[in-house]
Amino acid sequence: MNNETAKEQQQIPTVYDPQAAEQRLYDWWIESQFFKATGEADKQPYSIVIPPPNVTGVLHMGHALDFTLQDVLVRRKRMQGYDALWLPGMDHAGIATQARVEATLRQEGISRFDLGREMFLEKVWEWKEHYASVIRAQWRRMGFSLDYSRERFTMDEGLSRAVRTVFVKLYEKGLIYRGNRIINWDPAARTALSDIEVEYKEVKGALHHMRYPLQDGSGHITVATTRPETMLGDTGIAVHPDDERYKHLVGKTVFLPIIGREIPIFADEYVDMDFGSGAVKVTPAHDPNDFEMGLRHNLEMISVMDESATMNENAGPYQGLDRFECRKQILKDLQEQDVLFKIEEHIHSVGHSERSGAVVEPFLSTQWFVAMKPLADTAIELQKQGDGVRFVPDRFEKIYLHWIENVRDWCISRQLWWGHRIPAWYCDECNETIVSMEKPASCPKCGHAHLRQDEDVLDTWFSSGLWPFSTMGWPDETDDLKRYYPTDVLVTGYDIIYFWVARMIFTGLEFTGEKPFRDVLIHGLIRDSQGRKMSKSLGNGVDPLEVIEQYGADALRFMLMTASSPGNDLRFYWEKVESARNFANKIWNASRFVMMNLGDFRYEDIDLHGELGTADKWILHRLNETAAGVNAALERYDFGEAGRQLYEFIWSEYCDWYIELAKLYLQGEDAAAKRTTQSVLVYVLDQSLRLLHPFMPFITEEIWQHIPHQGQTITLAAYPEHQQRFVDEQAAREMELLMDMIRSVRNIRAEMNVPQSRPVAMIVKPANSETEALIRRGKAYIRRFCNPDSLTIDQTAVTPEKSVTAVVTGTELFLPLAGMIDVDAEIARLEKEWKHLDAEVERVEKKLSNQGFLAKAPADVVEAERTKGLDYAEKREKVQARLEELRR
RNA sequence: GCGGCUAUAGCUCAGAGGGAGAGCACCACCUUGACACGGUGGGGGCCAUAGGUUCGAUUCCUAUUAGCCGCACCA
Repeated sequence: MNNETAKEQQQIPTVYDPQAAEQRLYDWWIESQFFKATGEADKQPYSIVIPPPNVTGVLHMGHALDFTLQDVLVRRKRMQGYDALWLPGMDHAGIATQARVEATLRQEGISRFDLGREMFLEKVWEWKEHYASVIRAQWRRMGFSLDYSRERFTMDEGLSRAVRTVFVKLYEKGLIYRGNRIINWDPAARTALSDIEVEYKEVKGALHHMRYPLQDGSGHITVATTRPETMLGDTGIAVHPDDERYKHLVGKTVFLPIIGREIPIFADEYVDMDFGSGAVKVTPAHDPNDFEMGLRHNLEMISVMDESATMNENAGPYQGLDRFECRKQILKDLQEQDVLFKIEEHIHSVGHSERSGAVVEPFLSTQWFVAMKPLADTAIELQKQGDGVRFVPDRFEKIYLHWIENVRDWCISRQLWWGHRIPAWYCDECNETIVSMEKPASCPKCGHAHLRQDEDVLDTWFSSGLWPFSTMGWPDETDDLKRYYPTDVLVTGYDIIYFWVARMIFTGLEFTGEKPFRDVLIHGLIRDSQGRKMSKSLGNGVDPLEVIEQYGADALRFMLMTASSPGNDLRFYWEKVESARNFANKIWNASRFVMMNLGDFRYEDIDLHGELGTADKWILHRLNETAAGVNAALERYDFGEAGRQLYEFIWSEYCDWYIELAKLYLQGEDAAAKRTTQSVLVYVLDQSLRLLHPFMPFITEEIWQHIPHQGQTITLAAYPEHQQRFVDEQAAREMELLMDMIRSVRNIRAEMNVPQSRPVAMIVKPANSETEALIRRGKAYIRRFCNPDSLTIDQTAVTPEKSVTAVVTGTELFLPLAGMIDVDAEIARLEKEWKHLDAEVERVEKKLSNQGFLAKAPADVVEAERTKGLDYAEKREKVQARLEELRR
């Protein structure tokens, strides 16, 4: 571009077209391997592993947010010279993916059982390959700087070996066991779930009061239940040991209606005397609390349902009915038998499967569990010592701790086909259980070779929990593991702190001896414009690709980064994307301007050591402050603040002021001044693009390639930092005053209906020589913006008769607008100004007359108030004087 | 029941112990040689309520109200 003519440059369209640039640039980045972590010894490593998206389908807005945050972090670090690794990958998402594949099969009228395990898995792998490529295409469209050479999948050979290793080691340590217990059962997916895969919802139900007859015929005992169908599995009645009403009944038995089973009445502390009748029917096979009581009192455990929650042979006459059908029927029957005598409305919370939505059935079955206590204790201890993972915002640490301190054993087996098969084998001969990395040749106990592998697979989160190190090659001591583990930060939503973050921490500690990441950055969820969660069922989700097609990836990214504040949810508004797109377009046009005015100017020509004008010094000073501010904000993960500072600087300072002022010299005769201006224009643009690059990677690269620059790509250009040499408070103050004056004149012109195109005489009356000198230095700027036909700068200037006045710090301005002004309007304008100034003066005076303030406030604050007070008072006096003149 | 978050302009949201901000929307003017996806100017808020700390609170603390979220219990 350097040697293209201005004419050619002018042919750049005035509207930036993201579609054209984005795909081309991304392909080039990838081809050039800019995002491949190099392992260079002289660079400090910086690593992030992506939270692996599920291969269930396409990425949604939440992914776009999560991944963009990471890309901003990793791109900045890469520019800062780190050996940055952002490791991509995907999660097999057991239940979710299997459910999706089964649903598509069902449309063809096939079930997974028709296909058989092996063929079904082939289908799932096909599905996985398809969606993996869809997801990769989405990553590309978003512009993510991922190192694809290290992409992983949770069911890769390597990661599967990590899973088996962890399982075997925990088993050998006694931290994985198999047991027959009450678990959460999803009757739709027909699998066990962990505690956190159950969502509790308030549901309007009913409390059914029933009378069970005493075996000795001496009456009956009343119990209440919300789930009458479970009474078929009742094996006891519990009362509180201190309950006077029932003390005499403890030890007696009752006949269970319908079934006729004789069941004992016993005492247990668990019972709440104040709830219901104070007597509880106990169904150990269908309620976790009842199960515990069952263990304590040696009760029989009778399951009355099968795996699809259909009543089984233990349900007597109800066998074959669905559990809810059975409820209806049994209520009718119990009512007829006068067992059921009262139904009360009752609101209670009912567990639903997070995946299928089915009402979860507490179900007695044999499953594999992780004993959590020892693992949790290590993690808790570390966190409490202050050596734990740093949560950002820190309030999420409490949430994490609360969960892990109360965690129960983790049910890890799933009755699915898609997932890591449990590495346990059972001997057909002696029933021995063998847990090992590979299938054993024979039973170590009896020597027989008839071994069956456990049919079940592991909870998806079991493998996800190993992600930060399994992706690096663990259990092998690979170079990557040594160099990039532990990772620097994990970025994820608050909705999976328990599912994932906590599990990575304790498995990381257990197996690598280190916390898997230094920081955890927690962000909120994306909602629609009405604040509702985006969901498929509501149909209110917005597809990131749709946004990209309309506004470009940069606009979407910038919107996501600036519309959020740490840890809080954010609402999606098209208007916000549009505003970000407009920002991109603004930069595009500013860059067009710069390019059109460069002529043969080259990067080597940048010279910031020549004679700089006030505006030059000011914009460099402000750029410098912006670089410092952006870096500081990003260091504390405050993306919104960083983005806002860039927006403000680029638009309101560089474009609105500096470019306008630059025109003065670009179009002027002074060749040296022109060179300086070109230097500053290019330098500030270059630096601004670099600062913005992590947020808007495409447009910044596209422009950067077209302006004079050094280096191959902006993705590897040094990230700007604060430089002492650009600090210039004096220039900043001067520029502020000049801008103030210019704004005042604009204000007057607008209020007096004097268009900018109409030249007016201008008299400036500085209060002292210092201000006069300053204004004289800025004379050209005033001419540029105020369009005066004459400009008088004079400390002794006399106020012209018919004129409009503005008062800024240290200076008065008069515009003699004879014949154009309405005196009454001017009086009204000044009165308003006076009122405002007077209020300020009063506020400051009140403060300064407060002895407490003078005595206790810091000296610089008092001094600042004094200065302000004097300034306001001076302005007020001048406005006052002017008003008196006008009123005469 | 326990814990957390939120309450600032019409809307969505920043903000900071000492002069209330942005984007969008609104009003007026401007087709000025980068940009109408633009420019200039403007209107609009007792910063939820009541206390407290402080010389000073919209900002910190407590309570209240409203909304949201998590956890536990729910026979």
